[in-house]
Order: sequence, then structure tokens, then C-alpha cells
Amino acid sequence: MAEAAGVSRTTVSFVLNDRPGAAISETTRQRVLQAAATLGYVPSPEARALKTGRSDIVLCLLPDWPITGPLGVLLKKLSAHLAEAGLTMFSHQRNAVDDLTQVLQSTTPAAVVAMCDLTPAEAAFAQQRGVHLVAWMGVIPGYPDEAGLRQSDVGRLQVSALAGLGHERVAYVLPHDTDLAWFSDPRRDGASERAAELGLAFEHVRLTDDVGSTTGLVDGLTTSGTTGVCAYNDEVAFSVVKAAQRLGREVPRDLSVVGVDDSVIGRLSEPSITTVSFELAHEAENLAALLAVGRNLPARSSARPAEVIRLVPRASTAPPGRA
Amino acid sequence: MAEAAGVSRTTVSFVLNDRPGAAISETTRQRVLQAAATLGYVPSPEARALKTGRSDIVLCLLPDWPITGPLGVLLKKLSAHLAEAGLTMFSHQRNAVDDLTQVLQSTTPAAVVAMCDLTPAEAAFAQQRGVHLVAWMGVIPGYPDEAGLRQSDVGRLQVSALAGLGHERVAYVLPHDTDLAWFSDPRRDGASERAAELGLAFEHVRLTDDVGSTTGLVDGLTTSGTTGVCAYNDEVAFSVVKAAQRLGREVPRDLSVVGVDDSVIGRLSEPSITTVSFELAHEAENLAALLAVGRNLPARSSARPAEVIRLVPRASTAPPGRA
DNA sequence: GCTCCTTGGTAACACGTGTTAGTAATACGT
DNA sequence: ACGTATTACTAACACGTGTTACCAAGGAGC
Repeated sequence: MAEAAGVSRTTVSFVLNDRPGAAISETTRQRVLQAAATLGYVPSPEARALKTGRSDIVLCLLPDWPITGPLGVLLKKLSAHLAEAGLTMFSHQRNAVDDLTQVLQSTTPAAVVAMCDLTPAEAAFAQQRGVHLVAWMGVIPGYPDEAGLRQSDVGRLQVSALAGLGHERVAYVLPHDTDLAWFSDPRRDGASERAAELGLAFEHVRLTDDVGSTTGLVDGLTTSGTTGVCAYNDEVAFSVVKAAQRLGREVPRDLSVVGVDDSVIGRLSEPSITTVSFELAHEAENLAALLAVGRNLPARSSARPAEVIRLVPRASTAPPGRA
Repeated sequence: MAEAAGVSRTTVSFVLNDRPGAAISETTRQRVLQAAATLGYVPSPEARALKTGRSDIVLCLLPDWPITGPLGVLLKKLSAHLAEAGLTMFSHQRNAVDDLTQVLQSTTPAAVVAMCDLTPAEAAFAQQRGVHLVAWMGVIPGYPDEAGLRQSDVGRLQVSALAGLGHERVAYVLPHDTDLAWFSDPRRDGASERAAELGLAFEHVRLTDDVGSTTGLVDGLTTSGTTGVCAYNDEVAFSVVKAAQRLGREVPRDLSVVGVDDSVIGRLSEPSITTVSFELAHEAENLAALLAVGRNLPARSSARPAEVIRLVPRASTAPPGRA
């Protein structure tokens, strides 16, 4: 394109990249910019990536499940922050067919943020390709977890909330959908740990495909003396509440329920459902800064928020047996 | 890498790409594959893309909102299908900062499927770069809509369902979240059109941020004689049902409600909520075939399903006034 | 006038691949 | 024995960019 502007290709490169040490007269500079504008010229991303060794892409590796709730919002914000730094964010949902090794044969991103666990082979492959790896909610062998948030902490907070009200027998209710196992299992394990620390009785059950069977499951829990239930999310919490009500039990008098996500369904439920809310607004900034190292991005927000998860007390929890 | 296998680079390229017209002895072929395996060699995606003019990426351009429900499932399936064809699917949520023009400066994908509307400038830019554009649920100036699904059809189906039961005054209830406008407006407009065709009275209201105000909105609807409500989705439908019940109205006797998405909340609601379900399983195949033209993908599924949306009758709808 | 330094710019290499054209060796037909 | 066809392979170019090394012109210092 430069040739059409009466100047060498090198000069164009210098102008467009604002090369620090280069000496370009203002007139030439303007001529180049003018020509680029009229021709609609943009550099080839592949050639640039080939030469520099990495592209402008930040790959967001997600677990194999539909994105919704607070995490969806985080992705949106992260994408916007990265765009300001000149980086383009792509998402890629984890998939049975192609792992990170396969994906990296389609592009060489500037960075990969792992929101799901990576195998040592995947990590090694990315490292060999010179790809910047960031573990955020996902575990990468040999890398520190950059997330202020562990799924197990969610479970721990739920149990702590119930324990604070005096409950001594608690249970965790998992969703039917096994796609969610990657999220639900750590939450349950965190809850289990916390219950053990506090000396509470703990058990867990998983919902089945059949909606009607939830009633039986909840009946089993209450008859065994459980007074507090941690649900995987507000949707599961809602179905537990419904089942308890079908059984003639009253929430929270006979059974306290804690959900996760602070979603509309929990707010509209009767009684409204105590839940765990995510405060991910600052995390998006932090992550962006972490990914765009060496880019012109506003400095990483000074302090990490002490807690990225927060309990939202509502009507579905109370001391056991209307103490 | 080839040099380490005692063979020329060209031969490596021929072997790894299974070049049709090439003559390679079996021993050499094995030697190359062996060397590639031991060295862990994979071709540079950028160099390949630079040479061939396009990469293995299928970019999925999404509207600016969190993905959930049936569309999330579709994306997952599409990604798997494309992976089988050797293509890697990335998603990119529409963003205020970077439009398609910006994105295409980070990579040159094999194809872009537009699930949101594109400006003429964006379409022209993609065309100039030789990117295969497919309009699926999104409008691209000058391109045919490949989706068997229009959002307006959802609204039309909802109104038709209510009309079939004898309702003569219907209303559309939109969600508060304006991020969803891209989806909700076409649904409302389709409903409006259908109502006009059938000679029904039609109006629409939008929920506000304040959950409590929903009661007032629903009260207004019923006092004005509305007997049937089409909700943007099951969540909105649920909140309408709750509001009606708070007002002492009975569903479906005093008010029929139709949602969208066939989600858990609608199934668990009392009464359960009549909804519109999406059958997108075949669409994923069709889309994949459309995107992977010239690739070794199983042929496009023979027949298009007649209907990709389907009404699921449940307890929240009945003839008006318990006819 | 000669050398040295700064300003403004360019020629040429390298990135790693796909592809075309070409070469050496062997087989085949007569 | 000679021309032709086939097999097996390779040299060399091109893709579009970033970057290093180099060159020309003009002024400053002596």
C-alpha cells in the first residue's frame, strides 16, 4: 500500500506502529496516514502474528457448559477492557473433541485464561508455543491461581451461613446436569470441609432427571434430621423449596435453604431465597491487566477486594426449629 | 523440523497435508510422521493462514448479552461439529468498543456466522478480506438469512396459541434488561403483527428495575381487559404469574401466560408455565455444513425441520374466563 | 575543507508455511 | 540401445509484515 503513497514499506511500518526510536517528518507521517485512510488499509493479522510470534487474541477457555449469570457478565466486561488495550477476546467452550492443543493449532494467542482445568500436556504445549497462561478459576499444573475466587469458597460460605444460625445437620444438593460437575463438585467439597471444621453433620444428594423425585429426596433429608440445605444454585434451591412445601414443610421454619447466584428466580420465590452473590466487577479489571502485560492498559486496580463472594440473607434461612 | 528427519521441507508439507497428487514412498512417509511425533511438531497456524489466506477459525459473532438456554446448547453442538471438520470455533460477544472490523484485524477466520445484525461497512470489510459470511439470526445487508428461525416467529407462535384458546385481548411483557432488546423487540413485533392478522387487541409493557412494580403493571393489564399474556421468557412469565397471584387473580382462570425457553423455572412454577421450546439440534448440523464448505464434513442433513420452535402446553394457559 | 553527528529514509533479511516447477533415478515399450 | 513415462523428491518463490543495518543529506565544530 505504501508504494501508492510514494514512500517505502518500512516507513509505513514505522508510522503505523509509532516506533519510538524512529525519525519521521510530520509531512511524511501525515501522507502515510492519509493514504492508509483512503485505501482502507489495515495490516494483515497473520503476517503480523507470524513475525512477532503472537497475535492480538486473548483466548478464553471455558468449561463445557452454557454461560450464564455473573460469569457471563464478567466475560462481557473483560472483553470490553481488553478491547481498550487493543486485544480481541475470543471465547472457546471446552469440548470433548478439541483440547487446548488442538485450539493452539488454529491460532497463537497472546494469552490464554483458563477457567477450567488444564492437563500437564496442554500446559506444556502452550508454554512451548510461548503463550502467556493465566489460571483463573481453572487449575494449571505449576501455575498460581490468579482468581480471588475458588468454587470451594462458595460452598464454605453457604455452610458458614447456616452454622451461624445454629444449624447442626446440613446437606448439599447437586443439580442433575452432570455438565455442571466441574462447578458443583468443588462447591460441595468446600461445604463438606467447612462442615467438618465446624463439627456439623454433612451429607449430599444429587437431583435426578425426574422433577417429581425431588420431593422424595427432600423428604429423606428432613426425616434424617437435616435442617439446613445448601443448593448448587438458586434454581436448585427453588426446586428444594417447592418440594418442601409440597411435603407440608414450611421454609424456613422446618428447613433453611441457601442458593447461589442472586438470580431473579430466587428473588421472586416465596419465601425469597438467601443466596451467595458474586462481585466480579473488579475481577474483570484485574484479569485484563494480568493479560495485557506490556500493553497500554490502565494500571491494575490497586487493591484486591477482600471478598468476591458475598452472602445475601433473605427469607429462606432462619435458626432451626424457629428457635 | 523436516531437516532433522533427513528429508526436505516440501516433503514434510506434502505428507502432513496428504497432498492428493503427490508421490511419497511409504517409508519416507512413516519417517516424517515418526519425526513429527517425537519432536511434537505442529505447523504454525499463522504461517499457514498467511499463505492460504484464511485460518481455521470460525468466528461466532454474538449479541451483547450472556448466553444461556437453548442457544447456549446450540453453540456447544456447533463447536463440536466444526471441530470434527478440523475447524476451531471461537465466540465473540458483540461489544460497544470493537465491531467486526476491529475483530478482523486480529485474525482472518474461515467464516463468520452473524447472530446479530451487521452494518454495511462491516459486511463490506469482511467481503474484502475474503471472509465467508453467514447470516444466522442476524441481518447482513445483501445476504440471505440462513436461519430457520426468526425471533418474530416466536412472538407469532405465542399469540397464535392464545388466540387458539379464544383470547381476544393479549399483551406482551418485555424484560427490564435492555441488553435483551435485540431479542425482545422482534418477538414483540412478531406478536403484534400476528395479533393484527387475527384481529386481537394488543399492547405491550416493559418491566422495570423494581420487582415490586410488576404487580402494578399486571394489575393495569387485567383491569384493561387483557386475558392473555405473552412473556419474553419463562423468567418474565414467572414474575407475571407471581404478580397475578399477589393480586388475588388465579392463573390460568383470570389470566393465561405463555413463556419462552422451556426452562426449569417454568416447569417448577405453580401452575406450570406454557412455553415455546427451541429444537435447535438439527440447526447445529446445518450451520456447521454451511460453514465448512469444501471441508470433509458429513453432508448437510437432508431436510430442514419444518419447525424449529414448538409450543409446549402446560397449566398456565386456558380459555379466557374458564370458558 | 574535513570530520562528526543528527535527521529522514530505505534495502534486505526473517518469520514458517503452501505451492509450482524442475531434477534425478528407475521402469517400460519397441 | 533409445525415447518416454512414472516415481520420489527438492530448490526456490511468495504470503505481508517487523526489524536491523545501512545510506544520503545537511549542519556544527575545528
